[in-house]
Amino acid sequence: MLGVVGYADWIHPSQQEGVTAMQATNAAAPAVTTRRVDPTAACALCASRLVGLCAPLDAGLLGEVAQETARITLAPGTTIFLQGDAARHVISLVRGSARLVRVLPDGRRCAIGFRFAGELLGYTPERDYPFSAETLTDATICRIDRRRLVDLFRLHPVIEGRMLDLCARELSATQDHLLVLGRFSAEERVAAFLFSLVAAQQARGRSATQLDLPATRADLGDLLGLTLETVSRVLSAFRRRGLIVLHGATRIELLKPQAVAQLARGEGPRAGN
Amino acid sequence: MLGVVGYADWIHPSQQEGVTAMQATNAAAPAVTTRRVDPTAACALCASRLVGLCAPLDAGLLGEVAQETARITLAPGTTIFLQGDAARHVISLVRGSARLVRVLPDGRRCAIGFRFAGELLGYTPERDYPFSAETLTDATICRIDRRRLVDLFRLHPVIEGRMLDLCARELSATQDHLLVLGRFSAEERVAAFLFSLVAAQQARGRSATQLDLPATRADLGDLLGLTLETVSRVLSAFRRRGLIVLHGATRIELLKPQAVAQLARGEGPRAGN
DNA sequence: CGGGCTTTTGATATCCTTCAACTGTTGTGG
DNA sequence: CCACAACAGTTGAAGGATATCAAAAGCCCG
Repeated sequence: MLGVVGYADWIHPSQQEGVTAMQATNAAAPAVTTRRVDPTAACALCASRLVGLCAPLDAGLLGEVAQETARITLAPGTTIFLQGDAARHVISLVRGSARLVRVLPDGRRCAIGFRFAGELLGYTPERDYPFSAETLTDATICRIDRRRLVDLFRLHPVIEGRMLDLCARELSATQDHLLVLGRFSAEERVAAFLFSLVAAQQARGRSATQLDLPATRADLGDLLGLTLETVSRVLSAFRRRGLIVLHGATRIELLKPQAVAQLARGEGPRAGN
Repeated sequence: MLGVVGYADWIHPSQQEGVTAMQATNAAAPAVTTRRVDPTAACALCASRLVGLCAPLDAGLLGEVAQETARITLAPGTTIFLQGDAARHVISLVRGSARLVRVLPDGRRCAIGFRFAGELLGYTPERDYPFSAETLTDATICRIDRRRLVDLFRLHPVIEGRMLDLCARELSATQDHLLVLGRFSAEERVAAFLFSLVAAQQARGRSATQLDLPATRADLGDLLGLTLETVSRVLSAFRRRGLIVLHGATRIELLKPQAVAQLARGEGPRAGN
């Protein structure tokens, strides 16, 4: 009954062009979308050595890892993998953005988080993926067979150490999100999201006041535990208060980033009580 | 302004007997509460080899790890470490239960989660602990210096692999909690908590219908993003509907565990819409 | 037995959701 | 090039779920 309308493009990947390649077995991967990466190129698992899995690797190891990977380009709104599917691959988002979503039996959706260029998705010790991953924009992903990655862990513990590091950081970010969903008001939640976008931009050396929302109001609602109407109302309120300017629906300019940051940290006016 | 009354016993550890030992440097740990563990004993980092860090270790490694650890007994309501403290130790909960809490500047509290015997807390790649940890019951913890643990990782990659496994599972559990806070009604949240207690009990081979709440209504509220009054009201409603029986305030008997489980999975009556 | 907590329950307030209508945008085909 | 359809966003009104405030009852421990 809830927000499922309009998501017809998020149906199972087997019905979508381009993703069928992903679901194919490793052995028979079609040449169209999947190809071996040139080992002399930069690590295919990483868009940026800063945030990726292979930051601590030297050139030799990079080449070795690159040989194990396959690069795939995906259209916006494509399912990368589906909640409940066998977790055969670990994916690195080389370009573009994606989101991780859990769906309840009655259609309620909850976005675990958004992922941006350079980040990793789909690593799990369980048999199946515990959530679905969908591209938000045009995206290039790089995938490696999970068993091969585990083999690499044995050969090069430094990669496993790096994975532990990424996992622990993601855990910390998820705990932050827990606080947002557990104790923040609608305004604080939206501010926290905008603030996290700023942080993601800054980590990639891009503008921190011009934000391109990667998602619809409904997507933001799923991420923040709100309805799309509430997200819209909050953004309007921010605009009226002069905190932001909306250029179209997706481009947001922060006029008072500090005020937003303050709200995002839960230090808003209500703290003055 | 919110729920800080009554938590006077959770002040900074430097003022508390027994915890001062924890905060002392490794070199000068007092003999009273801290002692070297007999290397021939079972791994001190683990209460149960099933859930602990050392499950994959053979006897020789176990002894080696045990030499690096110190065991400490704590009273209920003791701060194990404080949000913002330097993350010097990784802690294994050998006996008892604890909770992890984040506090906002204005006093709002959010519990990240509860931890039970055999679970690990305080591992972070950051410099400081991102949350506080407090014992809920009488507890025995086992701690290891973080740098020594990292050294152990180098020597025995299998331990690092185990840590990655634990971290990934905790991440998954935290994502589950995200769904609870983002999209569950008050009744579903309480049911989800009861259900998680059942799971924790079963994992330790104990009764799955007699639950001992490890916390006050306020604590549960912090964990579930509710107020203590709402928690109380929901439990009363469950009692009136015959789902549970309350023996005193902390002992709960599940009369219809399946109904609770159904609510906890978000498959409650509301799904029938 | 008394004091301090915790819990329960009630009344009221508030924030957010729900439902609904309307507007704006984008892409497509005539 | 425009009309139209489909979808995203905005805004309003009403309702509901949970918070807040308040008071009483239960429980533990000295």
